[in-house]
Amino acid sequence: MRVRALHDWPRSPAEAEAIQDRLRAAVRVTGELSGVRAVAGLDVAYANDGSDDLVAAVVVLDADTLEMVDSAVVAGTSTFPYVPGLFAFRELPALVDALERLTTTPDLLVVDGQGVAHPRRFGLASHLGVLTEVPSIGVAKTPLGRYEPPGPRRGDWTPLLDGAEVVGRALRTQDGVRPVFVSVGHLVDLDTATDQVLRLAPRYRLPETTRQADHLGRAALVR
DNA sequence: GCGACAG
DNA sequence: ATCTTGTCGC
Repeated sequence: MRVRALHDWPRSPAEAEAIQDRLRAAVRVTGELSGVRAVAGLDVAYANDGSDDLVAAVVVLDADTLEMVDSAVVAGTSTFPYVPGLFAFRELPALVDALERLTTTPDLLVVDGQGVAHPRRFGLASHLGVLTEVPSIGVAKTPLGRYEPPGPRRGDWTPLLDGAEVVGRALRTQDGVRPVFVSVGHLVDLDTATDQVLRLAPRYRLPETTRQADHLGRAALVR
C-alpha cells in the first residue's frame, strides 16, 4: 500500500513534540466504517541483545475468517530514544516500510499502542492513520491515562480518562482477563473501535491482528 | 515540585 | 520491549 512519506524527522524530543502538535490537527475521531474486509495488525519486536535492532511486522487478516491474507516483515533499527509520549518515533520508520511492502491496502489498521489516548492526542495509531489516511485504532496493553476497572465479563468497559476528558476505553475482551486500552486513531468513532476490537478478539485477550503480527515479528528475530 | 509514564 | 521458573488449567 501507499504511505505518505515521513517528513522532517525529529532530532530531539522537543522537535518530536512539535511534529505531534502540528499533525494532530488532521486527526478525525469520527466515522462508522462500512465494508471492512481486510484488517491490518502492526507490531514491532525488539532484539534481546541490547542493540537497537528491531523487526516490524504487519499482517492483513480477512475480517470475517481472521485468516492471514497478506503480510510484510522488515528489519530495522530504532533511532530515537524511548520516551513515553514519543514512543511512535521509535517504531514509525520500520512500520511504514512494512506497510509499503503490502500488496494490498487494508480497510482498517489495528496498532499496538495508543491512538488519541495520549498527552497530545496523537499516539502511534493516530500517527499511522494520518500518514496512510486509512482508519486506525490503538489497542494498548497498558494505559497512559487513568481508569476504573470494568466489569468482569467480555465486552464490559469503562472510560479511559486524561483528567476529565474521555480519551478511550478500558475494554474487557475475555471474561476475567485484564482489560486492553482502546482508543481512536483516525477516521473512526470510539463505539466502532470498541466493536472492532471485540470482533477481532474472539478467544484471547489481544486481537488476532496483534497476536499474529507479534508472532511473525518475533519469529523473524535472529538468535 | 514530584511522580507516573504506550513499547 | 526484554530478561526469567515454576505453575495452574484446559
